Amino acid sequence: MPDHDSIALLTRHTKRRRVDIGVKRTVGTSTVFTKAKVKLFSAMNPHGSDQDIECSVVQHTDGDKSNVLRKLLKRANSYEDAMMPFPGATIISQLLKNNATKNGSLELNLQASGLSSAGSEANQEDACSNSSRESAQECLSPFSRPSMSQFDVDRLCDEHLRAKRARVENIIRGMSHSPTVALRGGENDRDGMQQPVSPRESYRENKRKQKLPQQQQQSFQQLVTARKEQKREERRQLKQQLEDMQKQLRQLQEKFYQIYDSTDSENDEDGNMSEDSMQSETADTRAHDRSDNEMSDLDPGHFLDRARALIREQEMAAENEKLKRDGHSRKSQGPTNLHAEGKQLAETLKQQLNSTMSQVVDSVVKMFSKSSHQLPQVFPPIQIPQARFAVNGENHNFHTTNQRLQCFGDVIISNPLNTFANMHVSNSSDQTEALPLVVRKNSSEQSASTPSMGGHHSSLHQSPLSAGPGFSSPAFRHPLPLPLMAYSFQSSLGNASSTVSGKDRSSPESLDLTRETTCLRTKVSSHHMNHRPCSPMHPSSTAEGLSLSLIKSECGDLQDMADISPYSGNTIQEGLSPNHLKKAKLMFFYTRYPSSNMLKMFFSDVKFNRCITSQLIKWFSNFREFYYIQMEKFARQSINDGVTSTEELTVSRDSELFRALNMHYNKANDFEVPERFLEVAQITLREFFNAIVAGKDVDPSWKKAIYKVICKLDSEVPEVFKSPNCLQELLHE
DNA sequence: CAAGAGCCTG
DNA sequence: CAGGCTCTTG
Repeated sequence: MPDHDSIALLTRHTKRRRVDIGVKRTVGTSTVFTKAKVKLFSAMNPHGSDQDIECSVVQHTDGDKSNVLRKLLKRANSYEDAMMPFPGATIISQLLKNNATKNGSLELNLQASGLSSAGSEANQEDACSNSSRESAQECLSPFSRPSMSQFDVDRLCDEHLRAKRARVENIIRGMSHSPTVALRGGENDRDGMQQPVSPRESYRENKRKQKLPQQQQQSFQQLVTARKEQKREERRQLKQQLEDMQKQLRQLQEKFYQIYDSTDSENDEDGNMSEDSMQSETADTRAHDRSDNEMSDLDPGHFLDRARALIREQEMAAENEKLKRDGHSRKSQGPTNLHAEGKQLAETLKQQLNSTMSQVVDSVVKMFSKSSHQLPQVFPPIQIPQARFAVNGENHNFHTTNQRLQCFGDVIISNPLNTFANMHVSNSSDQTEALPLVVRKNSSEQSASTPSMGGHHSSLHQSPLSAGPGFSSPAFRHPLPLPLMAYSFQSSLGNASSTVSGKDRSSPESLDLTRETTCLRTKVSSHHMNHRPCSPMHPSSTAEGLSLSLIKSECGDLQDMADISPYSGNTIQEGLSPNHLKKAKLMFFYTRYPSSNMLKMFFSDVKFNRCITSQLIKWFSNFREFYYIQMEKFARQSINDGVTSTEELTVSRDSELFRALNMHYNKANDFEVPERFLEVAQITLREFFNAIVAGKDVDPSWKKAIYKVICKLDSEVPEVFKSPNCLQELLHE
C-alpha cells in the first residue's frame, strides 16, 4: 500500500503527533536491549577501570570492607564486585580472593574488557559474568595462569559467579532505596541471546519493586495505627470537655436568665427587645456560621457553632442588661442591690465562660498542634482577655471576644476535618488515598454566594449523617466518610450528574470516586508525604489554608489548585465527570487524536491543570487502544473467514465491528454516529487487513504505520461539543 | 526535561 | 479506565 510509504510526510503542526512510537520492545529487541545494557552498565560504572582497581583492593583489605563497601554502594549500588567483601562470603569467594591475589584483578579486568567494547558488544560483559562455562572460559583464558588447570579456573569462576550473583541479588533486594537497580546482566543471555520478553519485563519488574519498601510500609502502617489510637483518645477527651462545657453553658444560661428575669421583670419592653435582638443575633450567627464553613453541619463544627452562639447569647444578654442598667441608674440613681448583684454575677459568668472557653480552646490548640507537626504555629497562642470584662467594659470587648471565638471556631472546624481525615483514612492501606478528597471549597462565601451550588450543598447537608439536630446529639458522631465528603464536595462544584444517589450516601463502598478524584488521588499517592507549603487560599484563615495544603498535597501544580476556588467561577469545575467522559467518547467519533488545545476548548467547563489534561489525553489514548484492538480483531477474523480482498471489507452501521465500537463509545446509542466515522473505521479495518495479509504484523511496530494513516483522518468536531451542556443538546434534540 | 504516544497490566 | 512504564521529540 502506498500509504505506508507516504507516512513520512505526515506533519501535524498543532501538536506533536507521535504515532510512530512503536519502538521495538516486545520481541527480539536486541538493539534496545543492548542499548539499555550499555546505558545501565555505564551508569553503574562511570569510572571504568579506576573503580575496578578499587574493587580489587577491596577484596584484600578486610578491615576497611564496610567503608569501602559503602562508598561503592553509593557509587554503584549494583555493581557486582562491590558485593565481594560482604560478611558471609562463601569459601568460593575466599578461594577466589586468593586466586585473585595471584591473578590480579582478574574478574574486574574482565568486566573492564567487557566494558571497553560495550558500544557494540555489550553482551560480552554479560557473557563474562554469567555462568556459562564457555563464555567464562573464553573470558578468563587471557588471564588464566598456567599453574591452574583450565578446569579449575572454569569451576572456580563459575561457582564464584553464582555465589556472587546470589548475594548480589539478595543485597539488591535489600537495597530498595537505590534508584537504579540494574542488575540484569548474566541473567538474560545465558545462551548469548536475549529472551524475547525478558529485558523489558524484568527491567520493569525491578523498577516496580523499588517503590515503597515493605519495611517502610509496615512501619508506616504501625505509625498510622498508633496515631489513630492517639487521635481517638484525644477525640474522646475533647468530646468530654465539650460536653462539660455545654452543661456549664446551660447552667450559666439558666442562672443568668433567672437573674435577668428577676431584675427586669418590671420592664417588659426592654426584655422583649433584648430577646429579639438576641434571637436575631443568634440567627445571624448561625447564618454566618453556615456560610462560614460548609462543614458546619458536621457535628464537631455544628456543636461548636452552637457553643459559640450560646456564648454570644450570653454576652448579648449581658450587654443589654448592662445597658439597661446604665440607663436605669442614670434615671433613677437607684443603687439597688439587685443591680450590684447582677453586675457581679454577670462578671462571674463572663469569667467562667471565658475561662472555660479558653480551656477548651487551649486543649484543642494543643491537641492539634501536637497531632500535626505541620501545624505548629498555625495560630498564635490564644488568650481570652479576661481582665477586660470590667464593669464599664465597652462593646468592642465583646466584639473582640466574638471575633476570637469566631476564629477559634474556624480553626476548630477546619482541623477536626483534618483529624478525621487522618483517622479514617489511615485505616486503609494507602493513607493518602482519600486525603485529596478533603479538597474543599474554601469556606466563607460559598454557599451563600453561589446559588447554583445550593442544591448540591443541600444534598451534602441533608446527608443522614449530618442531618441531626447536632447540638443535642452526640457531639462527635462519625462524620461523613471522607471519600463521600470528597465526592460531595466535588459534586458541589457543579457536577449535576453525580452518580451518588442519596440512598447509598452512607456507604463508602458504593461510591464511584474513580473519575472525579483519581487525578488527585493518583498524584498524592504517588507522592507520599510530599507535603509542600502552599499559599493559603484564603488569607483570613491561615490555618485552613495550611491544612488544606497538607491535605491536598499536590496535583500537578499547586497554583492551579489554588486557583480552583469559589471565586474562579461557578461553572468551572475541577474534576472530570462521567458526563465529560461520555462527551469525550462522542468526540472520539470525530477525532481520534485531539490536541490538548482542542481538549481545552471543548472542555471549557473544566478547570484545566496538568492532571486534567493528562487524564483527558489518557482517555483518548484508551479509546484509541480499544478502537485499534477491535480493528485488529475484526481484520484477523475476516482473514480467517476467508476474505481476500479489502473490497469485501466494509463498515456499516450493521457491521459487528461498528456495533462493538458503538457499544463502547455510545453505549446508550443515543447519539447518531457521523458517517465519517464509518469511513474512517473502514479505512482502519482495511489497513489492518492489508498489513496482516502482508505479514507485517511480525514487526513489533507494525501498527505505527496504521496509526499514522488514521491520525490524518480526524475531522472537525462540531461546535456544539464546545458547549458545556452539549450532552443535553446532542442527546435530546 | 516535559509532554505525550503507545504498550501492558490490573 | 487508570497506572506505570518506555521511548521520542522539541
